Amino acid sequence: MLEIKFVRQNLDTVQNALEARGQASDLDTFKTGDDERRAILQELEALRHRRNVVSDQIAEMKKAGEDAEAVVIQMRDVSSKIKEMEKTLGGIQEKLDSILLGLPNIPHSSVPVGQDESENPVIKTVGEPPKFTFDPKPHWELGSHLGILDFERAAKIAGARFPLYFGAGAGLERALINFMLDTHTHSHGYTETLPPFMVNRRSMTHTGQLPKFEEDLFKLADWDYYLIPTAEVPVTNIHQDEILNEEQLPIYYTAYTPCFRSEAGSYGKDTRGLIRQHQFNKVELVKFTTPESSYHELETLLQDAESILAELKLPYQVIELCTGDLGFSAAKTFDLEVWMPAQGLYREISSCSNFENFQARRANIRFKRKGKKGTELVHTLNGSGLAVGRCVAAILENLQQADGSVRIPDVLQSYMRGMDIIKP
RNA sequence: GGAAGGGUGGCCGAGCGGUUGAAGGCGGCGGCCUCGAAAGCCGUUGAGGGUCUUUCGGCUCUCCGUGAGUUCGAAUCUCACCCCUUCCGCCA
Repeated sequence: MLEIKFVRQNLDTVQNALEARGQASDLDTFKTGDDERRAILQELEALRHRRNVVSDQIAEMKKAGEDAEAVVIQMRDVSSKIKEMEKTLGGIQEKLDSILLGLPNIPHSSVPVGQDESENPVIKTVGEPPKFTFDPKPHWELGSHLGILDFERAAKIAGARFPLYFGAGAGLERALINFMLDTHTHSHGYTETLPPFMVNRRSMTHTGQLPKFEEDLFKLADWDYYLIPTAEVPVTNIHQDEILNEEQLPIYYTAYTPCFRSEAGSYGKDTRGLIRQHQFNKVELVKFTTPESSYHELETLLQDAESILAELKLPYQVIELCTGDLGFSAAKTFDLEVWMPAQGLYREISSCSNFENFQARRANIRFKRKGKKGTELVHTLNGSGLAVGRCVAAILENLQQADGSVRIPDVLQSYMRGMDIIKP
């Protein structure tokens, strides 16, 4: 959420940001509502002040044994007037809140302006796409040939867009999760967490999934619980409503969780394979930092995510999201894209963002500087480190052999009891 | 699911319907003491909003789990909900 004061004082900036994101906006409604709110608030506060003063007088009079009846009767009117105005104010406040909750973050000034993903600049490319002496197969063909992936049976159990792994496939998924968690905790200084996989509406609102993107989520019937679409949600909310000490920052958390996404509006897209599923595994990285260090922390977060691909020796590229492709809550985002030989293109496997104080304001996560009065909002960041299912897909496709077998990356072999190749 | 108890400031913990934004303690900060530190002593120390001011800051409103209600006045009374603890039941 943007600060109401900031929006009031920077209507043009907000307007421009919305346009850069390709979003329609109605800031006039905000402006009139905001003016109205403050006018009513001032009047209301004057009345409340009067009530406070007179109530004290009544107490004095009663203590002195005087008759306060006349004043009490007078205050009855004031009180009902206050109640009335509070109701009006509540209505306006609600309207303003819903406008503010619907405004996306302001892109950082360094973010390239662009319409959509076609204008995302490539920052760098790492590794060489493998050369094959045969036609590389897509991972779903390899997976079913090897007997480690079975989408047909998954569909019987649940439906379309669910995975079912067997044997070395399940083992590979688990090996990746452990490898990622070990790397981030031992080499990059993250604390491992294992959070709830369902969260309440408040937490979803804090990180920006709600109220605008409800249709992307799975909600439990008759419960105020949503399945998490990413560990970002529960992990960022660990510190909601807390005031941290400056010395505690930065805080680094990593978490393995399954992720659940409705994928509404993606009918017909990536219908085959592990790329777009209702349920997938992910190891997430989350940081809480001071405002002055958050962009440096974004760089190192990106490196931490990259290191996984580098160690797996998978070819990838780093792109930066342009204004038109930037997520709702993010101020700046880098994506990692891994090479997928069968499709001949790079696919997103990680997204690393700085949310600045956008989520912190919603979640009320603040910190106190030593020797300074007052509090400030922290900056939150997160990134995939990495999406596990897509990683399996990339390994299958990049390390496939002519006979349909798949080599296991060196760093994963110890996680798979020395297995170095998956054969049918 | 049944029964009981409880949710108060960074933390612990008092709190009669009317100078209680909240005693006391811990912690933090400043000072005295000391060569320095510890101990001890003294002082200070919540958050958010509105408004005024060039700054320091002033004035004011709100906040004692959440939301309604009673009242001139609510941390204190009523109701609903949420959460926590303990016991019983059920269960991985």
